[in-house]
Amino acid sequence: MLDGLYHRHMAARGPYAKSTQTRNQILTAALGLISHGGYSSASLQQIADAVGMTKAGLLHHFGSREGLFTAILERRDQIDTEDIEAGDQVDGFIRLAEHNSKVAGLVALFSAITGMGASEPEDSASRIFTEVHYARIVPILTGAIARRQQNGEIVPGVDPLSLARLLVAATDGLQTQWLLDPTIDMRAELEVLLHSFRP
Amino acid sequence: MLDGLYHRHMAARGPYAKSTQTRNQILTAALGLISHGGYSSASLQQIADAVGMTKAGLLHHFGSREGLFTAILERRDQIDTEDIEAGDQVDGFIRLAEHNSKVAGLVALFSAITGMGASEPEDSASRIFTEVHYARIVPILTGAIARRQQNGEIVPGVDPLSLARLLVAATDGLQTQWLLDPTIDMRAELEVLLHSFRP
Amino acid sequence: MLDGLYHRHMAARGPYAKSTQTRNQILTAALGLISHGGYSSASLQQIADAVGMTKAGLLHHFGSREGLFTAILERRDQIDTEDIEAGDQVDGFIRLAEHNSKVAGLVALFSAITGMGASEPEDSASRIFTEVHYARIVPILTGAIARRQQNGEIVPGVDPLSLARLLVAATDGLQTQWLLDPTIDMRAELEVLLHSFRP
Amino acid sequence: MLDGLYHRHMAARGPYAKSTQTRNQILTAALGLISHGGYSSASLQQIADAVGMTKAGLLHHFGSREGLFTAILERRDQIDTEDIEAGDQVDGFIRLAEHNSKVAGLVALFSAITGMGASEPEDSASRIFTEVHYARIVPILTGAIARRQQNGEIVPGVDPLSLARLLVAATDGLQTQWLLDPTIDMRAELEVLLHSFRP
DNA sequence: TATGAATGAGACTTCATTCAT
DNA sequence: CATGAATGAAGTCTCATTCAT
Repeated sequence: MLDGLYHRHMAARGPYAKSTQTRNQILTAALGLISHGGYSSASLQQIADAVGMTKAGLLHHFGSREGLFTAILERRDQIDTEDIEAGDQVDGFIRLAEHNSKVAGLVALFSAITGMGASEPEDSASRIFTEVHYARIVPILTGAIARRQQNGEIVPGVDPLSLARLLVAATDGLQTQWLLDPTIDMRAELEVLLHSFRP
Repeated sequence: MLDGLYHRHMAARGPYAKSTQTRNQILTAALGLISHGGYSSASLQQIADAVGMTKAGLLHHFGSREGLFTAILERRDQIDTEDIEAGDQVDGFIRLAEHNSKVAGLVALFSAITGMGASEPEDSASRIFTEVHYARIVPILTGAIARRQQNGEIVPGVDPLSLARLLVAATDGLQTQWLLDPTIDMRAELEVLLHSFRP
Repeated sequence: MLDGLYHRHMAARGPYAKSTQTRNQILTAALGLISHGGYSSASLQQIADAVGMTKAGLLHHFGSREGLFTAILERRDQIDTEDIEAGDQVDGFIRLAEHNSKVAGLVALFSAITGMGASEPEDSASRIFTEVHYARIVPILTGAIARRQQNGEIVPGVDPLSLARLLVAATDGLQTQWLLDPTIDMRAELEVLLHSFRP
Repeated sequence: MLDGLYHRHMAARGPYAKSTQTRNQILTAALGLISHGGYSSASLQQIADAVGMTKAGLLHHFGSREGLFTAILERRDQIDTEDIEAGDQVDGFIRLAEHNSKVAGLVALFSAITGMGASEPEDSASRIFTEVHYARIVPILTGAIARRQQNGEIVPGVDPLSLARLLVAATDGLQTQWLLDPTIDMRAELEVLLHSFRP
C-alpha cells in the first residue's frame, strides 16, 4: 500500500518525528504522575493535562490506558534485555534492577502492572505484558546460571531454572519493599542471595 | 480454634450477629469474583449482585472498595500471623504461603493490592495494608532466622534482617509467577533458597 | 375527639410533657434550617444534629421526614384557622399571611411542600397536607366573601368561590415572589386585589 | 416558524445533531414521568430507563437532575415569552397559562421547581430558574398593563407593577389548585381578576 | 423514648472508551 | 494527527427508612 511507503518515507524527517516525540512526552509525563500519586491516580485525564492534549489524543497513540502503561514497560524491557544480553547476564540483571529503581515511577508501574496483570484475563494488556516479561527474562537468566554453574561459580546441585525464578522473584519482591522503604539496598540484598549459591 | 468459638459466640446474641455473617458473605463472594475475573473485574456492583445487596450496603460495612479488599487480606493476615507465631516460624511462613495459594483469589488479591498499594499515597487503604503487612511479617521472620542462626541451622555470616526480606520478597515474587504458571512449586523453590543458607 | 382532649391533658403534667417539648424543639430547629439553606438542605441528619438527637429519634416522633415538615405546617394551619374564624375572616386571612411571613422558614416550607405536594401521589404526606389545607381555607373564605357581598362590601356579580380561590392563589403566589424579593409588600398587594372588588 | 426551520437545519448536519435529538427525548421522557408520579418520583434512573440510557448519560447533557428539570422549564419559558411578546401580552399570558396546563407534567414541574427553588441557595439551579422566570415575565406584563391603562382598558389608579405581580401570583397559585382539582377553570378565574380592574 | 446498625435509593464525579469530524 | 461529543461503568457520598434493642 502506498500508505505504508508514504509513512515510512515521512518517518525519516516528516510527521513521524513529531509523533515519536509526542509519544515520548506522553510516556514521560505518565511516569512522572505515577511516581507522584501512584498507579491509580495517573488517569488519562491527568496525563492528557500534563502534556496538553486530550484523552482522545492519548488513545490515538496507545489505544488504551493499559496500552500506554505497558508501552512504557515494554520499551524499557527491550532496552534492558539488550543490555543484559550484551554482557554478563546475571550481573547485568542485578545492575539493571538497581539502575531502574532510580527512574521515578518505573518500579511503581512495574509493580502495579505485574501485581494486577497476573490475575487478569488472558487478553488483558497488563496480563500479556506480564507473561511476555517473564517468558523473556527467565530463560535468559536460566541460561546464564547454567553457564556459571559449568564455570564453577555456582554450586552444581541447584536447578538453573529454579534459581532463575528465585532471582527474578526476589528482585520483584524487593522492588515492592523498596517502594515502601527506599533505604533498602536492593543490590546488596541480591548479592546476599547470589553469594549463598557460590560453592 | 478459640477464635472461632469466640466469634461464633458473639454471633449468636450480639447486635453484630447479622453483621458478622453478612461481612463474611461479602468477603467470600469478593474472593470468588477475583479468582474468576481478576482484581479489576471484581466491581462493587458485581460483588453486591453476588450477595444480593446494593453497593451502598457493601460500603456501609467496608467504607470503600479498597477497604473491602484489604479487609479480606487483613483477616487472613491475622490468622496467618497467629499460626506462624505458634510453631516454627520460618517453616510456618513457607507452609502458609503454600497453603494460601490454594484459596482461589487470595494470591491474586494479595498480588494486586501490594503491587498497587506500594506506590499509592500514604493514606490509601491498599498502601496502609501493604505497610502493615511487611511491618508485621519481616520482624517475625528476622527473629526466627536469628534464632536458627544461634542453633547453627543457618550460616552465621548473613544478616537476619536481609534474609528475612529476601525470603518475603521471594515468596511474593513467586506468587506472581505462580499465578501465571500454577505448575510452579512454590514450596520447593523456597526450600532451595533456604537450603542455600544452611551451613 | 377524645384524643385531642387526652393529649392536651397529658401534656400538662405527664410523661408526654417532655415529648411535647422535644417535638417543639425539633420543629423549631427544622424551620431554622429551612430558612437558612432551603427545603432540600434540611435533611434529617442536619435537624438531628441541631437538636442533639439521632435521625431515628426524629422518626420516632414524626414517622418520616415529610411527616415532620407537614407537622409544622399542620400545627400552624390549625392555629391560623382558629384565629381567622375568630374575627373578620378576610382581613384575618390577609393579616396572617403577612404575619407568618415574618417567621423565617415557614413561608419557604409552605411554598416547597405545596409546590411539590400538588403533583405527588395521593398517599403522600405533602399531597395530603396540601389538599387538606385548601379544603380548609377555601370554604372559610368563600363564606366570608359571601357575607361581605350581602353587606355590600363586595361587588355582587362575582362568584364567592371564585374570589376565594383567587385570593388564596394570589397569596400563595405572592409568597413565592416574596421569598425571592422580601421588599414586596404582600399586604399592600392583597389590598389592591380586594379593593378592586369593592363596589 | 423560522425557529423550527433553523433548528431542523442544524440537526441535519451539525455535530450536535444527535445531541439535540437525544436531549429532546430525555426532556420529553422526564415530563412524562413527572405527570405520572410527581416531581420527586422522576429519578434519574427512571428517566434513564425511559430513554434507554444510563444516569451518567443524562448527566453528560444536563449536569444535574435539577439542571435537567430547569432545562425543560427554560425551553418552555423561552417559547412562551416569544409567543407572549408577539401579540397582546396580557391576553397572551393568560392564554399560555391555560395552554400549558394541557401539557401533562409541565404545571407540576413548574409548581415544584418554583416552590422549592424560591428557598434554595442562590447558586441552585432551581433558584436561578425561578429568579430568571420572574425577572422575565413581570416586566413584560408591567409594560403591557401600563399600555392598557393608557388605552383606558384598566383603571388608572393601580400600579402596573403591582397588578403584574398579582396577575403572575394568581396564575401560579391557581396552577397549584388546578393540580389538585383539574375542574378549576384557570382562564375564567383570571378573567374575573382582570375584569375587576376594568374601568 | 431513643438509639445504632443495616440497607436501599438516589445523585453525582471520575474514568475509559468509541466515534464522527 | 488530534479533537469534542457521547456514553457506559464504577465508586462514593448523602439520604431516608426499618428494625432490634
